[in-house]
Amino acid sequence: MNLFRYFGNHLRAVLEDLRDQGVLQADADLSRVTVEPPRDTAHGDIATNAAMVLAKKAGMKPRDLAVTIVEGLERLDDIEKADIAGPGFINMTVTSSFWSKILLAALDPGQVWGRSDTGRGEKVLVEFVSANPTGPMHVGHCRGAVFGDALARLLDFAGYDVTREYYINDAGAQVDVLARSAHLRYLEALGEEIGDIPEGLYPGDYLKPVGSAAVEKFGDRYRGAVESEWLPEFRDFSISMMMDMIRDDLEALNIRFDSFFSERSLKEGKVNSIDDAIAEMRQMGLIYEGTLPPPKGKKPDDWDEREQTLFRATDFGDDVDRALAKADGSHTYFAADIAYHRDKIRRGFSTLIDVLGADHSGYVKRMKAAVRALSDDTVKLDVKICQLVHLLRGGKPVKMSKRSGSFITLREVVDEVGADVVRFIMLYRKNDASLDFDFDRVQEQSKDNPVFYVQYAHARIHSVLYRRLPDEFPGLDMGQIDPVREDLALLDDPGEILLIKKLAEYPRIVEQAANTHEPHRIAFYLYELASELHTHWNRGTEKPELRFISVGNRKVTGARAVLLGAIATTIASGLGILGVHPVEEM
RNA sequence: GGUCCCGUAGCUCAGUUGGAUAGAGCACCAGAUUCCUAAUCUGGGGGUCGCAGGUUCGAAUCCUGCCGGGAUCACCA
Repeated sequence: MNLFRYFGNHLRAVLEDLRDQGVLQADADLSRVTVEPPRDTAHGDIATNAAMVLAKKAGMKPRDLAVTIVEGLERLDDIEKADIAGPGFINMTVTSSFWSKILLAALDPGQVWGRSDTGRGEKVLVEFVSANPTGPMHVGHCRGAVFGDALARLLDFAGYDVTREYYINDAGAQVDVLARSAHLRYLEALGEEIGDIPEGLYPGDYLKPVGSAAVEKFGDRYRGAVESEWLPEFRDFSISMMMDMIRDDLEALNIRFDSFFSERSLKEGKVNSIDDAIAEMRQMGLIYEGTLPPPKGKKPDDWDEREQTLFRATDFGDDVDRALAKADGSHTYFAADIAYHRDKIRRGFSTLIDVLGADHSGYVKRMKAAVRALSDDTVKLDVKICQLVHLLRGGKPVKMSKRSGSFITLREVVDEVGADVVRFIMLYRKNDASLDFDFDRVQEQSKDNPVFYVQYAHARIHSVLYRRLPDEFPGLDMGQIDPVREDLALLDDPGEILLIKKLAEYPRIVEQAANTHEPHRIAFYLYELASELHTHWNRGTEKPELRFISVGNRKVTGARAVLLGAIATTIASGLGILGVHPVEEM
């Protein structure tokens, strides 16, 4: 149950009544009316701006209109009172009995708490990671991987039909380099002395197993053979091994894909989809032959002005038109990506999400332009750029040099701190802000560390719910309490009410996070919820009567167990969206 | 030089798609443990929301122009 939607519907009914009575204009715009928690909880439980938004058109002062709306609202059973404040806000206070409904909803076995149908089954494709299949995942891929996966989980939870896809860049020159590097390792595995890895090939040791595997597969058939004979075989073979390795790395982070889409498949089908896409766009008048101006202010030394095949990206919001063919006539990466996105559109997705690294920020406009052009603006493309992660150890930057091959792999990070920590920290920040990841800090067991803090709240609840008290309450299993049989009206302490109110926000947070494609909102909410729990927990230090286990009072203890159960359910649910495991013991 | 992102407390960051007196954590200061986990909690000080205009009942939030930081800039992927 979404509290704000619930009362939003109430409010809407009241406003429609007023419209029928002629108080509001027949065409009054109700879409700007919001129903949300007031900033200051002292104002009440729910606030609406309805009177302020609608007053002008109704020819009334906001406060006068508010009086009329309040009359309607106060007729509702769940509303204790409605006040008018400031320029015309209406603050509603919910009856205390209403809060019990929240707890019952949270623990209702017939529905999933927090799940939303806001997505209405709409098909969404989340493309993320898409790292080149030329080596293991390194730490730079980590954030996008976690972000994309959490976003997919979030959208799924919010009622979208989500597909997670990995685009394999297996068609460019880099996979030929991979094949040559693997071939060299193959010769090495055959016992040849290969010396230093030549400039331009991948030096990493991770290719040694590929070399050995190639010996098993091919024998010495390709020793001394000309490159044109072995290159295609070695390319396919090593890409496949690299993808296996990448899948393993992702698995370690608790990430799985629904689909892997090969760039090469665009060219190798019955029809070449890249040519086909270009032909289609040409027919639509989206393509011309022309020359581009050099970049303003910074003319590259080797600027070669020539005629190119160009997409009219500027007609769709881009800054310049974009080249589809290289000097040698082959397709640009962008051309392939256009064909790929056309394929996504044709598969019937109504929303596309691309999760990219910061180095692709310059790519956003052209891709949006392409999707607009190809879908006649019917398909939305949202590009989420994940900014850089700065690795630190004890506050000092961790040095990395990709050139020497000594970069830090994703697997090393996961092995050191654990997938749950990596995931939570990466999600405890907006995707478009850069992030510091300090190996020491993220493993601290203190409130300094948000992962720990939230996990600890869950473990604390677990310690109560699974406590056996044979002397106090023989036969009572707090983890098995049936909420509908408890007297929830006993939860009347202000601290308890605050906790329930915090719980009540959860469904709304889920919807907001899903609508904005911002999973970090879930992480921050969980931190706040954990904080409220710890606060209330410690009230029991000075006031023993507030402890969750109320000695000698089975009814109060039962009601509080329901509250704890609802909080634990919410924490576990939110962590589930983030792909983090709730722990029961620390 | 163009484009995109960022700029909020000493530091790291939230900020409910335009709402009321702008919030957390860290750090600093002062406190709480016969008690369900003190791995926690309570209180305190700390702000020109980068700057200047504009839009309106109302702006940290939207628009324009500046300033500062980062990423990126035909033909690589």
